[in-house]
Amino acid sequence: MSISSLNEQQKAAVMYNEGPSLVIAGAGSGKTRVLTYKIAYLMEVIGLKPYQIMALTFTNKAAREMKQRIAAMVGEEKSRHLAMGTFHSQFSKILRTESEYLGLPANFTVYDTADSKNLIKTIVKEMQLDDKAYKPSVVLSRISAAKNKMIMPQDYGDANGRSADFMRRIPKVKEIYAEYQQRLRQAGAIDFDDMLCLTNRLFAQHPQVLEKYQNRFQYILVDEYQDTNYAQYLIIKALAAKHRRVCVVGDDSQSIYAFRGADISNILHFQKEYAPAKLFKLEQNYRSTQTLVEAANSLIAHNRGRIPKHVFSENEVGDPIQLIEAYSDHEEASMVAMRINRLVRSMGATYGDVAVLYRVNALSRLLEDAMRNSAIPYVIYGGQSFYQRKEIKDVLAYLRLLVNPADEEAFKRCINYPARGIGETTINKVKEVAHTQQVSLFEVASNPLKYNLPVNAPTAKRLIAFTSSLCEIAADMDKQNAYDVALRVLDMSGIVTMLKTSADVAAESDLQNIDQLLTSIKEYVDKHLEEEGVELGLVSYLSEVVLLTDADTDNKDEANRVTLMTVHAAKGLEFPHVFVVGLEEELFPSCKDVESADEIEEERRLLYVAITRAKQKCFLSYAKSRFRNGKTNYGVPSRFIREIDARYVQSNAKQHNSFDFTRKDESFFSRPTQFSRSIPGMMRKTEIKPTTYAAKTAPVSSSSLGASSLSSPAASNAFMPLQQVSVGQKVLHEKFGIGVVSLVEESASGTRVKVQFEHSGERLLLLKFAKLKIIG
DNA sequence: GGCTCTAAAGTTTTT
DNA sequence: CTTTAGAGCC
Repeated sequence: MSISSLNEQQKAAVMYNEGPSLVIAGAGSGKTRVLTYKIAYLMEVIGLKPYQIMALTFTNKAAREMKQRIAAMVGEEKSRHLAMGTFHSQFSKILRTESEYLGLPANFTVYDTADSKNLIKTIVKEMQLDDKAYKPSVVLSRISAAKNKMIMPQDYGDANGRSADFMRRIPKVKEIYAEYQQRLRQAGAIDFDDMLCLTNRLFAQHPQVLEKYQNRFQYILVDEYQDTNYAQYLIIKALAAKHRRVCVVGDDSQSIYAFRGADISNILHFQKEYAPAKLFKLEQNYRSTQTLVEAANSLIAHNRGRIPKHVFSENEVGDPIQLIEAYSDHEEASMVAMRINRLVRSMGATYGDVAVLYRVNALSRLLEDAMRNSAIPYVIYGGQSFYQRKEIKDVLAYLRLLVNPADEEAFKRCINYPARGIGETTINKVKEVAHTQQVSLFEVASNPLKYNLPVNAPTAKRLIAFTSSLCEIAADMDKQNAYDVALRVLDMSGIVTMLKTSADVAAESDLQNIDQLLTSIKEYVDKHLEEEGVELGLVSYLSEVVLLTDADTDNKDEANRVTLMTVHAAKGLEFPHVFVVGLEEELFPSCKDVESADEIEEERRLLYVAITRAKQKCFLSYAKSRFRNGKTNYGVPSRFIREIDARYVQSNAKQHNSFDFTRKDESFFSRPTQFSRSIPGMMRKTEIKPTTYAAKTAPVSSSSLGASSLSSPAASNAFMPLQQVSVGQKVLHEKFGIGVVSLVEESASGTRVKVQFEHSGERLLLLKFAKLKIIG
């Protein structure tokens, strides 16, 4: 490692190891460089072993990248043993090791947000509360907020948030919270927030365990410290209490996660908490042009209570921020597409150099359409994670149930799907018996007679059939790796058989996604076999998979595509050219409570983050009208636009009307608003909507959504819904190929046809969905 | 018990 | 507009 490539402040931050230190790192100031060099320095110069260093990040991606960079400096072998990862991944490992201290089973399940919401929904129903008022998402966020502040159900009182519940007319949150914890425990499960809460409880109640980890982790580094919540703050405090070798890195100006409990005062008060802590400020921005840095500074200057610093750049002066004003959201999207093409065609940029950032995922659709219309390759990050898709969760539920039969949410999901003649009535009976007898649903379902379950013989038989075949697989799953078990249980579940015979058009993509899941399990097993020579079982796999998000799915071919993502997702990344769209009041800033200075400040930081992603050019755009929630809204430009020093902004408003008509890099239809501009009232009618039905059913491979939509033949005219068919006709299906119609029948949902395909077997299809073409 | 249709509601942001 | 949740029907 060549420490000489660092600047003075960076070097000082790397080499200071006398005690606690705080590194305030402005945007683009080489924060990750300092962290990676510091970790390498601790190993190479100070002589710490890799496993003695704990380095915590917020995303798996950040951890992985940092690990790679360290590996490049000190070698793969050393970097592998670092305790590096997200808070959640690191502490869930510790919880698994120490589960007995907390009365948790070692194979505990982790409920994801959807499971938590389902459980809350069940509880609300059982308590006979108004489910209109007690919305699962609202209740969960209240509970989550409490947990982030380490408030247990019994402490959940007026002083810490309960009065807000009364105000919102949901006074029973405390009771729901208590029951929720109870039920998690019964199911042998914990939720995301528990990973941090329980770690704290573990350390607080078992000093000898805490001491073990204090001794193990001789140095603790925390990235993005401005985004830590109280629970995380406490964990660090406990672990570092003994040796106080702790280094936190962050930027108060980039704190954008207050909504999920991040407490900016953690970083603001660090020096006081860990006095005497050494402060390092990284103020030189190596990423962006001077103009962009100054523009961002002028914006963030409107926030109060910041840690004083002056971020500067010695890069070229660069171009001003370009402000793009659009008449409508459609026009905004096509203008962005046009600008991207201009950058690529005449400014020497590549598509991969460009990112389009937005405040909410909902804005991605129009942009996606615009990219497609202009033949711009793109990748979308975010939205629904692969692991949250229904078909994936269904399969994972079977795996979870194998590992932990007490898992109630998994049980309910599995027994319901695929349909096996066990419905709500039966499940309710099972539930009731299980709760009065204090045993798991699975236990009751496996022994309906023993528990006097009031069901008829066929139902009891079905219950036993289901549970016993799972038990069979469970019996020897310890001898098998995760992939082999997954194959067996998938076969047993009947999911694949069901999907293969399904008439639903979505079935095909479900199958492909399940296939992709299996591949990823196999890759996971193989990777560990290669690195550690161990065959990994289901327990390890499941404990990691809950923590994965879309951003963690490897992108093999991110080659030269425009990136579309939310500003939040863009944190930590950089691009030569950045577009930020939708800069309108109520969208960006988007807070419901525009009076709240704190919320506005967070939004302002968010835009600060967005602008500082750009290295060379930054574009801000807004639309005067936007179609949202089924109707057109007329918005006002974001206040943030005015807050940026006008010296650094250039507006397009003038050139807009005068020329641009002759531009050749644009098709007629991709800028319909050019016409509506002169006839505003006609706008909606003159718009030509692109055909978009291909994207919906395409299998999700997060890396190639755009490509699969592009290459799909669905958009061509070859497969239009047929009006009528008759038995014996030869037809062509876009996916299944050639086949012969063997049956035509009318059903409630339309005409249904059975087709014997040459290669895909017999299929039942709905005429209005299957894009069949008669060929003989 | 399972499927289909109709009605209402929804948009921050993520581990 | 889109998606999801509940109610009725088979």
